Amino acid sequence: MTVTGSRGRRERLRAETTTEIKKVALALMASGGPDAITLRAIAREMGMTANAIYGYFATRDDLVTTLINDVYTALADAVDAAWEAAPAADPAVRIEAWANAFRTWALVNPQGFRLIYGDPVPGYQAPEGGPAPDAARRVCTGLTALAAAAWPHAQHLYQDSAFDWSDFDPGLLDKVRPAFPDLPPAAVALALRIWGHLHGLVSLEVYGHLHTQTASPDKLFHEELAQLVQTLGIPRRR
Amino acid sequence: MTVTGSRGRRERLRAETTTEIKKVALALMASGGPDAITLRAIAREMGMTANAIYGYFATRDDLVTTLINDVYTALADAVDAAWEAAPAADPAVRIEAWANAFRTWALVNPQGFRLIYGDPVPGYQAPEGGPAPDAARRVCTGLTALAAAAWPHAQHLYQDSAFDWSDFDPGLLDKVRPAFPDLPPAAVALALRIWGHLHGLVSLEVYGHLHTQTASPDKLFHEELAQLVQTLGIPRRR
DNA sequence: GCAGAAACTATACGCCGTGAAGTTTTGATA
DNA sequence: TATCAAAACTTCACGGCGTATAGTTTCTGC
Repeated sequence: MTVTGSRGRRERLRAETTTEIKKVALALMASGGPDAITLRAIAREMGMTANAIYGYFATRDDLVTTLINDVYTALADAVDAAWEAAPAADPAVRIEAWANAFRTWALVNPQGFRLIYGDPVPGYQAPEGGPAPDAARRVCTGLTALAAAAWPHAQHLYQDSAFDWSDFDPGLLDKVRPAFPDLPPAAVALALRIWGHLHGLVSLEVYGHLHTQTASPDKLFHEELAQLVQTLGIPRRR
Repeated sequence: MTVTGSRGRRERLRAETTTEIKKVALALMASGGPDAITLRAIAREMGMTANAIYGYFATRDDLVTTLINDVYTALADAVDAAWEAAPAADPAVRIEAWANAFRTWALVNPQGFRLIYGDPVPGYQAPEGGPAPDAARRVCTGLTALAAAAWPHAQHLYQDSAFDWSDFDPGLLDKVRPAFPDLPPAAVALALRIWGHLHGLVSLEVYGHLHTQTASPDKLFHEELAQLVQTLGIPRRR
């Protein structure tokens, strides 16, 4: 056993190579879109043979799944951080912080957004349960926190909601219900609806469909947010 | 000149072959997703060589652009028809008809939805101005009709809208302003926001992201619609 | 020092879009 | 009706892709 430990050395090199593969793949994606993630291009960039990558990832889809996980986690980190940084006492500001962080992340990482939410790569087949179930649930849980913050003001809008706990994924509820014990199913539905609102505007923008119709997607998003807060009945401070 | 006209014959055969290429391409897409649209597969299906297709479409991207146009037009036809079929006197019903037609079309033609709104095909590069500007504008115009129907009830929500005619694409306004002369810019913004709401929920559903969280996307969409109509202040009949 | 494992390369197969060149089919004209 | 150019189509080729198989190098633990 040397100082670093000889068995540790191999593992360290292995981990470094794995990291480099992912780093190069993300760089290729950033410059050429998810389509540019090819084993041969990664290998070329690293001075290796394409087949060498098979020592680290069983298939290209495995690599892509890992990338989706990493990128989705980064998105979840970004929105969580924005949420935490905003004052808990002001739901309106907090919700806007979350939403703006979501959109900003998407505009800064458009290719990452496509990787997560679009068709990631030519023939990619997502594994069962989705490629990044944990990160997806983190985002959903964050959205539920939005809904929970709004719920005291908004609940009157959902008197006749037909939702039931059985309508939702148990894995999501395992995270959500302990965190917000008093929240009814309708609030989780509200969270998903808000997700839809934000995802729709952002994805139209990222995919260039909005830009064809308006030069001011910014205004649109901010007006959406203002209306959302207003519709939810959240009082504006000051 | 024969009965059919000899010059007409060549053109007719040509048109038929063109149609068949598109038909086969759409069939491949329906069964295997947009990725399955390959010149070689189409040719194989038609008993031709891949290169023969170059006599009809300059490149694969040209073919894809044409397909997007066709499919987007079919979507526009579907929502327009639903709108026209619903009673003009009842804005709530009409808006729900439009939205349900949009979602239903997407669920029946998920691959078409991906073709239009996602990354259509591996290396596809959309032409300038988008692949199907006319169909896109038809959908937007339809959305503006929704907003126009709601506007008498909803305008009080948009007192402090910062939108201006210059925020929108002139091509869109050319269609919209003559049709709805009294509509302010804020109403067009509302149309785009509604687009975002619907597109978000539908695309999350089509891409399988919703299904991971809820087993009842139907309920979610219908609740969204009910809330939308309510938020817009549209009176419910009966 | 050496066996064995781990990391990597070489070669090959079948997919893809597409360019260049050659062949067949077809329809108008002399 | 024979002819000839244009249109329709095929053949061959190139480089790119994922990946399977087999072979080679390099490192580690005894």
